[in-house]
Amino acid sequence: MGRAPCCDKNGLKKGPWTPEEDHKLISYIQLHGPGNWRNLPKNAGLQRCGKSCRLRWTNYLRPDIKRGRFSFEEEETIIQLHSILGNKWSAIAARLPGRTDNEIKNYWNTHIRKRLLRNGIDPVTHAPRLDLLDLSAILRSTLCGSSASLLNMSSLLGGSTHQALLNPELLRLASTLLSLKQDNPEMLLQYLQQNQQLCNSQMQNQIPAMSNLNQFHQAPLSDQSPTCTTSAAACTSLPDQSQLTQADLDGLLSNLTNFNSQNLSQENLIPPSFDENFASQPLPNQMYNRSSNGNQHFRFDSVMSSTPLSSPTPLNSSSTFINSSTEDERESYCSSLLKFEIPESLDINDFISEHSFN
DNA sequence: AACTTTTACAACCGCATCATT
DNA sequence: AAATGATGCGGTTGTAAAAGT
Repeated sequence: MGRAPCCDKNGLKKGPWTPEEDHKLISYIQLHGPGNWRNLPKNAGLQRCGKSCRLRWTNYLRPDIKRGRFSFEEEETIIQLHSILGNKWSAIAARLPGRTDNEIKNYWNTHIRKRLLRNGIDPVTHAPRLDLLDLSAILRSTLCGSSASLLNMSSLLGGSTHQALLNPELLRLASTLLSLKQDNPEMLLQYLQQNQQLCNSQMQNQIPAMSNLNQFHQAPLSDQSPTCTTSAAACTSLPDQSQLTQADLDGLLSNLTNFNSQNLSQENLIPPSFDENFASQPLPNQMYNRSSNGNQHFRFDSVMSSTPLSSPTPLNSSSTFINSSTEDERESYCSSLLKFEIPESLDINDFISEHSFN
């Protein structure tokens, strides 16, 4: 199909719009409405390409555009939708009232994408990418604590480091440990106090407690955590490992397991037909949370559970929002969005027995 | 204070798709 | 059915502001 250039570019202005140009465009559209972009510049007295006018209007001047920083809820929605839709920015924008595809795309590239990379998450696949991380430093700081060394990670990874790093199951375990490090430690403390009555006795034997890690399938993205949206416990450095008993730790890990062990991986949940066609359909009201500011927010779990999927299991999601917006908090949150899949076949006992710990 | 580098985001470009003739 | 026009979309670039040296 042939295609003529959208406009004669000779003599047309490019670059940033001036307030005068904006005013002309707004005034014209207020009178005549948007559309007919080819003729609009001439009729509005603008030395601009119609395409440029349309972009300026849709991305900046439109009255229903929400300016300012993305909220925590919006960021969650973007990440979750991107994990399904990929770079379908317009489809994602359709779920974020007042946000343009261009704005979302920019925010993704300048904020979210970088943060995911820092946290070892491939921003394309949303899968853990341990090769993006300084593994040894992460694991050391995660497990060894400030004083007593719980695990000798150089032993864990050393000797067979290369082999270990090539083991995808170990990579996932390491990802889990990374996320343990990232989140807010106070949240775990609170969680422990509320659920396990932990932190009251000396840890007798630290290592066997890890045996329950083989039940630790995924970072819990459910609403079951009473204090944290996602994997607060799983994403937190142990507050004081020396005070944990094995039973306590077993209980904790068992609880963590119950978070989401029944969930399937996201890939398995999404049928091939689940694409932007879905996203372009209007969502029923119950699929939104209404936040304190009155905005509606997309509830991914609702969508998943109400969408005919090949799997009967809904994808649980973190929809209990933390009303925080600092960069660090968001970073913690992003890392918690990881979905970990440590299969049953990964027996930590076997793993441990093959490596020496101090 | 001056210069350089990085970051954030508006805007552009080319292609795809849909509608109209 | 083919040509053409209009609009939408996603990748990329340009540039001002902020941060770093």
